[in-house]
Amino acid sequence: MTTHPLSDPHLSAPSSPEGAGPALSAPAFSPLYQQIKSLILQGLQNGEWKPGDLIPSELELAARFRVSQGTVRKAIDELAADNLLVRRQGKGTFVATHAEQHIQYRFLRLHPDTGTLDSEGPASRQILACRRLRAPADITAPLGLRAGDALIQVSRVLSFHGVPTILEDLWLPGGPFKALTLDTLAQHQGPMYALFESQFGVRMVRAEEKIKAVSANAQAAQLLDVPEGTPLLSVERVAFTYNDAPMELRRGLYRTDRHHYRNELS
Amino acid sequence: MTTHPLSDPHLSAPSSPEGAGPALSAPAFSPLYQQIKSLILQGLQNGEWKPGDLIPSELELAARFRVSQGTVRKAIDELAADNLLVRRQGKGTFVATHAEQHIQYRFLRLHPDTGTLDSEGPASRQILACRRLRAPADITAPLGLRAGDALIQVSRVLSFHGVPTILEDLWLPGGPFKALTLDTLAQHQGPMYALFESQFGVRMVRAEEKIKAVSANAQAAQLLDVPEGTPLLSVERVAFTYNDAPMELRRGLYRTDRHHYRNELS
DNA sequence: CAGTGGTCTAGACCACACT
DNA sequence: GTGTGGTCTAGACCACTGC
Repeated sequence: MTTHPLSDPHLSAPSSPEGAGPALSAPAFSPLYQQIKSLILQGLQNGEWKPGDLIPSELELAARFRVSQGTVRKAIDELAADNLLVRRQGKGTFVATHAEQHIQYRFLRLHPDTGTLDSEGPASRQILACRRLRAPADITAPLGLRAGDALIQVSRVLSFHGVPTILEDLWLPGGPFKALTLDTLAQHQGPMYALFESQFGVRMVRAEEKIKAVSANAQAAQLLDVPEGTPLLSVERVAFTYNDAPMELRRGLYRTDRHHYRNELS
Repeated sequence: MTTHPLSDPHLSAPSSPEGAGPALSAPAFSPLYQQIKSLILQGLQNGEWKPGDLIPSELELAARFRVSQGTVRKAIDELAADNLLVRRQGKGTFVATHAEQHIQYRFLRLHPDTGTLDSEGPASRQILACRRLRAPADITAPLGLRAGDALIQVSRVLSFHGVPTILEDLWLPGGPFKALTLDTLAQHQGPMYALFESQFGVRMVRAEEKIKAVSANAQAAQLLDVPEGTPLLSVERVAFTYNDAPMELRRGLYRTDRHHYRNELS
């Protein structure tokens, strides 16, 4: 019961219309646990709890927000279902992170055709370029920017077993990633999204991918060591951070002669 | 409190070791709500409740199983999260179905590049073949069958706006689908999985897809009206029914000149 | 041992749909 | 109004982790 790092909740009881009540035509009924969820989300966004951190226990949060443990529990349940938090019985609840997350590449759906896991060793990465630029609308629009806004573009090749398999370009908004350099990328080990968390305070939460089949052009063919015209998967990804704000556009070409893109439907 | 359609639960309290207790090295602690979940699943599998049916209310199930409403609730929550049940406030809980599920094709991830929805009208379907055969291991193995077991193969083309876009073959186990004929398929409207539910009592619950980029061979090129060698998405799907039993193998070739395969990552 | 998340209960009340 | 799922509470106890 110390001072609140989070601002005073001002929780509105479900059925107690306040002075500044809901608008006329909008019922806008919001369950308590949703409000708690938003408050916890604020703590994640404003950096009170960073990736990997232990957040307060359910009872602590219940006391802070003046609600029952069960209500906090339901809020955390949903955040954990969205992979924003990770519960560990007996230890506590932690902020999810792309680092130390035994799955090396959480957003990479490419799997080897044979062999149980992607334990074909960590991929070897080769950074081809890292440059600042002002890009046309087809790049900036998906990032919620205007044509001509400052961007950083990274090009790289991922190889498995020495076989170049993924060629991708990615674009990042110039503001948050101003300090990103080729050296930073080259020296870093592990998932790129872990670097974004630790060095730039940007946590990627979810992503959308659009997949097509295309033919390798001359440049792609050379970099992926396949004949020109070889069919490749074209994977365009937009990755989002906390408030559904797009923070990365990625365009990849995947060889699928020894790998496949795996998806679960339900 | 009438006779139980479901067999007597014999629920084991969490911490009451029974005569035939868990194996020595396996704690095998199973929460009550998981046991309830299994019992409800049994009702779904053995056809007590069919797709589209209203299942008993939470309070009824709580009385039947001699547990609290909250425990039934958590069981149903998980089944709803898996898309096996659908909750509708004020009305009840229903068995999910591929029919009347406003999303026309629940497992189809191909979307038009332009246009908000797949409301480019329902696809027109053309059945090319429906034949009985005994297939080699590469077909039977994914279905959990042995080489030479009886299968039914269906070939078809889906067109959007009159443009042939999907060419697919699918294989079904000969047993459950013995009565499937070309006429049945041709006369049926709506998703094929809805037909499987209503006519064969088989409900597809989830699926796994493996995606590659390939070149159109002569036959595919002709049927999809593209030049030979055009890059196509190869989508191999295994669909599962209730007990994670594979019940369908599907191999599709998707044109991606005006469509893309969409995926959400989190 | 204490602290954490996980389960289960019993009861109250709310929001929604139908009649 | 009645019945359904949905929310919230308070309290008890269990399982897991680490001191």
